[in-house]
Amino acid sequence: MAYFIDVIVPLPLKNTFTYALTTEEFANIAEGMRVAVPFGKTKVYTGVVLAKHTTPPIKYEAKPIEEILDSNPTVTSRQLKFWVWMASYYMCSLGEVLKASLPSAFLLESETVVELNKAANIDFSELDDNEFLIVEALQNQSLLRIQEIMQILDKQRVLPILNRLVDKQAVIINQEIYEQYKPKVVSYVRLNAIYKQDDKLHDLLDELSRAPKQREVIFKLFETSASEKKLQASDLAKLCNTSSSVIKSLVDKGILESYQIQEDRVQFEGESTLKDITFNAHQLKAYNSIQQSFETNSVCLLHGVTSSGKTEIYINLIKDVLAKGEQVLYLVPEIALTTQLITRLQSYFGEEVLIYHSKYSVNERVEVYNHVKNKTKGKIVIGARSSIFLPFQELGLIIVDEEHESTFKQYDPAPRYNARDAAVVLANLFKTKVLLGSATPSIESYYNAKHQKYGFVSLNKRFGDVLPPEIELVNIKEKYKRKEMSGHFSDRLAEEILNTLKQGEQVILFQNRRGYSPYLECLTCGESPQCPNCDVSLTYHSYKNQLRCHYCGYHIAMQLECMKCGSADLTTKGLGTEQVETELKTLYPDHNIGRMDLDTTRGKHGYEKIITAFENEEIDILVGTQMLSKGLDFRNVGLVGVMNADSLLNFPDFRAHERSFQMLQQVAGRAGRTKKRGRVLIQTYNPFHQILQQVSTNDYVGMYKDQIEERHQYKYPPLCRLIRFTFRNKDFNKVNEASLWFAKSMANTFKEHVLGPEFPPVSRIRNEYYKNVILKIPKQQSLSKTKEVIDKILKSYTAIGQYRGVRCVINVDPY
DNA sequence: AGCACGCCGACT
DNA sequence: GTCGGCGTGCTC
Repeated sequence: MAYFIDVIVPLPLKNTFTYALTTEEFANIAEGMRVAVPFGKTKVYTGVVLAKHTTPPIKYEAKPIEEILDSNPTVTSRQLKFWVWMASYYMCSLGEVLKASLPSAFLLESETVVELNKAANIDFSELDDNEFLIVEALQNQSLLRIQEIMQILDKQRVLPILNRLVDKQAVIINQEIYEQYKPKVVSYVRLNAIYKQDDKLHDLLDELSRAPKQREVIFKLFETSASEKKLQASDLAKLCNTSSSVIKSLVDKGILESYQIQEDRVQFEGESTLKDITFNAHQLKAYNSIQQSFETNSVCLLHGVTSSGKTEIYINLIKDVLAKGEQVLYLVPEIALTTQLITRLQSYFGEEVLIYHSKYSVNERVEVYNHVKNKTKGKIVIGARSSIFLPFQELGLIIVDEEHESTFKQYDPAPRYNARDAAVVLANLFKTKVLLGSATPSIESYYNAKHQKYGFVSLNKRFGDVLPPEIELVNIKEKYKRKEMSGHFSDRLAEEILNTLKQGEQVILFQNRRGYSPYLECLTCGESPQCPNCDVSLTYHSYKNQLRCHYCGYHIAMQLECMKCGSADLTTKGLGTEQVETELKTLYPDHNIGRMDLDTTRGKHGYEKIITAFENEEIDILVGTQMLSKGLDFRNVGLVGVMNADSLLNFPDFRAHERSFQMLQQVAGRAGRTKKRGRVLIQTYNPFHQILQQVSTNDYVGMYKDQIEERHQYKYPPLCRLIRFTFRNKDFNKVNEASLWFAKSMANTFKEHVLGPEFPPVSRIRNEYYKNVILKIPKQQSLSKTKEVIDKILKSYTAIGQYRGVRCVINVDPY
């Protein structure tokens, strides 16, 4: 009998690959284990076993595997099922899902290393310059990696040269595979156990009478060891006010012994205070309704206005799940903005809280992954979208907080999944429940709730019965006409800011654009500087006096003359956060002004610094982009100002209105979160815009009704599904032809449900042209059959020689 | 994706 | 004549 396994390799390839196993290997292998497999002529990859069987492949002979890397599966069978679903639904390869799912430390790859062939005598006269350089380098350094050789030779193609050296028997090439995860081991010191007896200790102290420093250390240590604390050598030195050399000599004498402990890289140091939560009547009602809804629906949407106390409800639901010994997944849109939430959950659950996101180091991620798989520590995982890939054993609840956020959708690379939707599928695999929470639910989720697909619970009273903020629209068209603007501030806004500051409260100002001003314009010829690589205007950044492209990072010094006509009559147009900040400084010179956008939060703790400064009221007025709208809880904000609401509304996207509503409501929610009613001022050229009216009257339902009607009429989600195909190439004509061919082939089957090809709003990025084709799939149309047709068309597409090189990116449910 | 193989221009 | 450029096709 011959034995085989089907292996998922971490590459964007549709198929799995079949490898041969020995009888012994077959006995030891299981689905979900990692294997090292040879792939192609040189490479070794880490793959994951999808299936084991005894059916030999027909068209080729299976290669044997290199090695089994696990003694028990890294990937659970539920995860494998989940992967298969994801690859098929989002039309990507299993390899791409694999790569997104496992911490990269699990995916060791082979690396080619070059060594000198010690057995052979090298005839230097037979070597050319490049070959000589390599041999010379190897005499100083026994191992060279391909990367290093590329640097030494300053060349991209080094493999042919190496192959010649191998032929000449001068060097040997090996494939080195190495484990990337290294457990963190910490060294501690303690008193050698023999001195635990009193008489021995006395002897020791006598012995040390001529070494007072060392004696002191032993005294100190005795004091602290009573409390059973772990002490590192350096801590002990600090504790005794002495140098580490004193400690070292004690260790050398064997009086102290050092011992090692393997530790987690991320540890919670505080203590859980585990207070009981007291609900108000509304919260209690909502909590009960959620549980009731879970009896009939697997998903429940909680529509709770800002500061209505959703978190308390979550905490109690989590408690219930923990009591059953099950795990909880708490998904948040962006972990960096969630420090407040994490602190809060930790104060209830302490060590039970694990955190997982892509900014964790590979080692940190492996530790969380293993804890979740083995249930060794922490039953609650708070994480960004990638935490849906963790190896849960018994999942009791998934919470998706701020469910409407677009960051749950992965944009690039594949798999382009929406974590909120994937969470629903994941929950079904576990036969468990999902709670979606938001103050401004997505139209999709609200629709699902209205049509009884999801349960629905609403919580529309703010905690402590604080009234929702009072929202005022300021018509800046009028204000400009009447000369009641100073800079970009209307007299109303300026006045309210002053009032708020006088009362010792803080102000948040929202402008959804970073930089100083979006573009520069020549008053003589109307020209504005464009990015040479992308189809966008350059944005002026005053702090570096530069013009920058927000797509490719291209930047030039600020121009004093028009690049086209040479005129010095240049003006800046549009408004960015930087300029708001500058204007504020002149308007309110006695107050501290802070700015929060991509530029000021770049550093590792950028967010935290600004947030803490604002919390501690070191900043009076905070200017920022949409970052400000995300779940931050500031107690003392009396006023929120929106500098200009129009730029949001005018986005060319069917979701623009929904998004504007959500964003404005979320920003407004930052005002008056505790006792007093907050104020919100929205400046706009168009105060009669339906969406702004709905924002100002808190009319979510009205907004929903309008939007659903629009989407009915123009056939957009949630009334159908969308798949977007993006074609991309450096050659403008090729992109046009390829996308047109594709759209026509699609239209043969799908008729008027195919849109495009069309240029996206930014049609060229980094010198590549983009064009989109969109397919609308009506609800009643079979998804699997649709995808079959698409697959077929894509297959013939790739077979056309002239379109080769035009990449096609598939995005299911684009956002 | 990553790498080998294969076919053409610019150099010793 | 060769070296090295990129286009093409395959990977169990």
